[in-house]
Amino acid sequence: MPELPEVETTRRGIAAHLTGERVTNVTVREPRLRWRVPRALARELPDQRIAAVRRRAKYLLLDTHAGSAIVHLGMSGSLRIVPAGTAVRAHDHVDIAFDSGQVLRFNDPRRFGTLLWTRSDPLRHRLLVHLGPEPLEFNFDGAYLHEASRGRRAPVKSFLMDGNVVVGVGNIYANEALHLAGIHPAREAGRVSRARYDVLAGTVKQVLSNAIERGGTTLRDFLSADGEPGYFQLDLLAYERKGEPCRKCGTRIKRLVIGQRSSYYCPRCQR
DNA sequence: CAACGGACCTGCCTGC
DNA sequence: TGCAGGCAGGTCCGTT
Repeated sequence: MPELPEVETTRRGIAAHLTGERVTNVTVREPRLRWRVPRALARELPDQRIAAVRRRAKYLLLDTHAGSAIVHLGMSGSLRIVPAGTAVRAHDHVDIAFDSGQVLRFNDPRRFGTLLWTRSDPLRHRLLVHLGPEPLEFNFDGAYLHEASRGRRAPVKSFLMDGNVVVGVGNIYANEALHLAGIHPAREAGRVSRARYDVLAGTVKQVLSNAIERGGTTLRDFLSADGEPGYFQLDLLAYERKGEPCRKCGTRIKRLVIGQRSSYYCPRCQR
């Protein structure tokens, strides 16, 4: 469910409530997430203060003096800030309570999400250490994409969604960025020119920045930590628009499966 | 190495 | 109404 803009929206929402607050209690109702929630989390997080809430790729990092909680929302996860005593609903797997009287509540119907605890630098954790650059940082550009794609025969859309190449670009925003760049999603990554990668790097930044500004994309169920929906779905040009007219040329948007993921594109604008 | 398919889960929607 | 099948915003892992 959440891609970079939804995770960043969540980060901003929880950081405002949690930074500097002290954890009083951790309740794990269902530890069976993507990986089992370690017992050390409930043992070592209480009494710690949240020094910072960071994001790396689609991971959220809750830093304390003793260690960091590593959170990933998977396909269906969400974090909400609720007052202590708020009724527990289905799939409310973990609560982290604070002395402010607020609770950070992790809900995840599909349980593809992650909640881990590390005493050392979370950026060196095995799940994070191999990640590619952040798409909104200056070191992500057309030159980088062009260089990284040489010899790659996979579709450019799969290449763009590969977290070792660049992080945070999921299915919605890969479709949107390729549409804006006029690149066919099935084109071989190694056969896209430097000039077109310059354009693509720009459209990736553009689409992610705009989506963050709009508070993310709410298609089915995404809500921010404060319970607000996003609005970027109003700006979608390709994603889930099969059969609808391209907003630029009027040609019907097509759907194609690439790497087991739905891909939407305009057969006229994208080559 | 790069590429691919399967795996992990629940919920919602469509069509018979 | 029930049930099967397909689909969903992610990504790791084992096999080619």
